Amino acid sequence: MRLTTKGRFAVTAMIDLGLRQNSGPVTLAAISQRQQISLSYLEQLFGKLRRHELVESTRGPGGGYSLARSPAQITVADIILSVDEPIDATQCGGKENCLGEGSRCMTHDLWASLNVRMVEFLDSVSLQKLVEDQLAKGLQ
Amino acid sequence: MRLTTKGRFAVTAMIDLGLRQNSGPVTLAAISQRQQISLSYLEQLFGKLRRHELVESTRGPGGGYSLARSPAQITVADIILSVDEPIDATQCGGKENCLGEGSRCMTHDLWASLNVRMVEFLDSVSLQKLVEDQLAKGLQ
DNA sequence: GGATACCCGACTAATTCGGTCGGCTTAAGG
DNA sequence: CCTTAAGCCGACCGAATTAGTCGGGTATCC
Repeated sequence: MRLTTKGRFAVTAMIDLGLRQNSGPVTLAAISQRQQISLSYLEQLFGKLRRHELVESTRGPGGGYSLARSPAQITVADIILSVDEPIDATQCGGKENCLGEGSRCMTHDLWASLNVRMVEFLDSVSLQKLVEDQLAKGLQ
Repeated sequence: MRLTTKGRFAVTAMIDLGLRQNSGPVTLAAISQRQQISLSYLEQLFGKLRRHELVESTRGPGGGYSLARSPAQITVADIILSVDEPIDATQCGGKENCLGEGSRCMTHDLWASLNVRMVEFLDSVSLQKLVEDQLAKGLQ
């Protein structure tokens, strides 16, 4: 799992969406203005989020995006995995037996297990919690 | 905190070092061969690790690198923070009151706290543990 | 003094990031 | 039906980062 600003922009936009989901679809233009993210970049990100079924789109006037499921069931890991490219830090490109004789290279299991723990952690933070935190601070 | 292959290469190299620390300094050339990381790239990474005082160098024949302290007192967070560039995902470049009126932009506190939790997690994994895991697997 | 190994800066190709642009398709509303 | 608001899509772009190369240093051992 890679961690860059790209995933963070996506999380920021999803929080913005979560804060306004009760009042119908939210346009990317509005998110763009509030969060200072370029509209075209948002389009790219939401294309991925939609294909990963985290959001749903409504076309035409009055349209926009809404969450595809309850914010309690969307996690930071879901969002980041949707938009960030995966990385491969093994020597071998993920092939088995990359060092021959039935054993895998050192980094193989190491990164697999670190990855699991990272995802577990980011999976423990729901969009709902982030939205509630923002509401508690009075920032929108 | 950014998470890319760069940090992973550094962790891999540090494990290699940890596995061999009892038999004197380890040369980058040896790590390069075993872990399939280019020598020049390792030099860059170890330059940073040395400046962050995670490793010590011995010049001349028979020289190489050794850990600057016990592997139990070196964490994955130490290593990654040494080599990876920091990222700033706020709208404002970290300035206070970026939205005026005494309040900070939405992403400010969000990423600060997520960062803290990420670092806490990576700080809970010591080099010693990773080295022991590798020894247990019989891979070196 | 030669060999070994760290040290350092400049340079480079490939990739990703963040964004622009132009054009399209869908759908609401007059 | 036509305009307009919105999502959709692909091509393209500059900047930054990654990963690596190269060419030289400098310290130290034998």
